[in-house]
Amino acid sequence: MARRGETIELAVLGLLHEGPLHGYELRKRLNLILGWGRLLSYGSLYPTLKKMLRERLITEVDSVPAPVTGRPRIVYRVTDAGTAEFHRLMAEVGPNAWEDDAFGIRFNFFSSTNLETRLRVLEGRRTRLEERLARVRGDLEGEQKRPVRSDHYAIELRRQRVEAVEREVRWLSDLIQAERDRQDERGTAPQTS
Amino acid sequence: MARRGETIELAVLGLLHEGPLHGYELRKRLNLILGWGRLLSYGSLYPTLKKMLRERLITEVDSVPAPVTGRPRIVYRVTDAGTAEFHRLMAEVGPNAWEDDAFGIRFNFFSSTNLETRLRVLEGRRTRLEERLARVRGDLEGEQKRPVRSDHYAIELRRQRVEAVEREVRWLSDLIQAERDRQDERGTAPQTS
DNA sequence: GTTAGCATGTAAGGAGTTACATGATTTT
DNA sequence: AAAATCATGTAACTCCTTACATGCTAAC
Repeated sequence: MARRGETIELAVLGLLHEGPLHGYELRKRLNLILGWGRLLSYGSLYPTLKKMLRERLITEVDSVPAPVTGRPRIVYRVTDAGTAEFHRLMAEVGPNAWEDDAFGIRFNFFSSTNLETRLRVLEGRRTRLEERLARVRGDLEGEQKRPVRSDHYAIELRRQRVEAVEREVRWLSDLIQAERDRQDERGTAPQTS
Repeated sequence: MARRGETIELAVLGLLHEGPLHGYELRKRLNLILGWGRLLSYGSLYPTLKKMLRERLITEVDSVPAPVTGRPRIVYRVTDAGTAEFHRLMAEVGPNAWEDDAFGIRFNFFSSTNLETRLRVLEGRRTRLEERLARVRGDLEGEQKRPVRSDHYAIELRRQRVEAVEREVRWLSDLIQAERDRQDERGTAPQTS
């Protein structure tokens, strides 16, 4: 369950959920969401689209002839099966769902989900980050016993990283609180975009 | 030039540069440096060590029999060729050297480098991050022209990420300033660990 | 007595990149 | 006249993970 390749598939489904797009444009938007370092290549995107076509998650829209280049651009839209898969993946709680990319993609499409799912994703991410912090702090204690060689730069690197994670935890806590406030305002909300 | 697998090789060389270690212990230290999400598997580490052995970058130290487990642990140390390779990689300015992992590893072993190299790495990373920020800001302007659908969550995600990158840029700037101050104090410094 | 940690390794497979192939149009 | 952008696609390769195989000791 929860293959790794699902993260890109989820992003494609999410983007097409907002309207039909062709491959080239999809890649640009994808890179905006994945942002930071990762630049998805065509050699990865086009085969993924082909695969999703085969699985009937998306279909070709009656192709607009050709605007700029000689070759026609192929416009895709989600099928009903694709929409179902999108919602399934958004709500899924697999162990991969909290990694940086997977979390970022889910967060990006939060508007298309309900409050319950959002809370689950946000809290899951926070728990994951707190586990990491606990692990690092455990390591630090272990090192205090037998002084491993306290390297100035190595320590500074860890300090900066711990701070960044702590900051994200606070950010998540604020968001979780904001979602809970909404939850209180309306007992049952019509939240599905 | 600058294959991707060199990042782990560099980390191994850096750790062994501080003293001989066996595979199991190497993995633990590696995960401390790579930290955050990435957990290097044995299926990746042991073949890498074998490969580095073949390339004569490391050698087996006269194996300590066996402390806890039945099987002997194999202790490695760097060769002269390995040390040379370590310094070569640390100073290298290839396009991969500024990615998160590659930068983190180089930073972690800064104590084993000279001031010139440290400045090159820090400034390179900062330039890379500033390019990213410029790209994102360009995208934002492009979107203001034809309003793409301003999604609350998507905007919040980008805001948070931009802030994190801006924070790292400030961190880098402080470090660069600190290194420059040292540079001024001593015209020619004996900085090589 | 069962779980966690120590310790090394192999085989199969997944997810992605790089390099290649092709070619028109717009900007510099 | 060159470079960038538009637009799609394939083949080879790389790096890494997962799952498997093996077995001992310490802690709970």
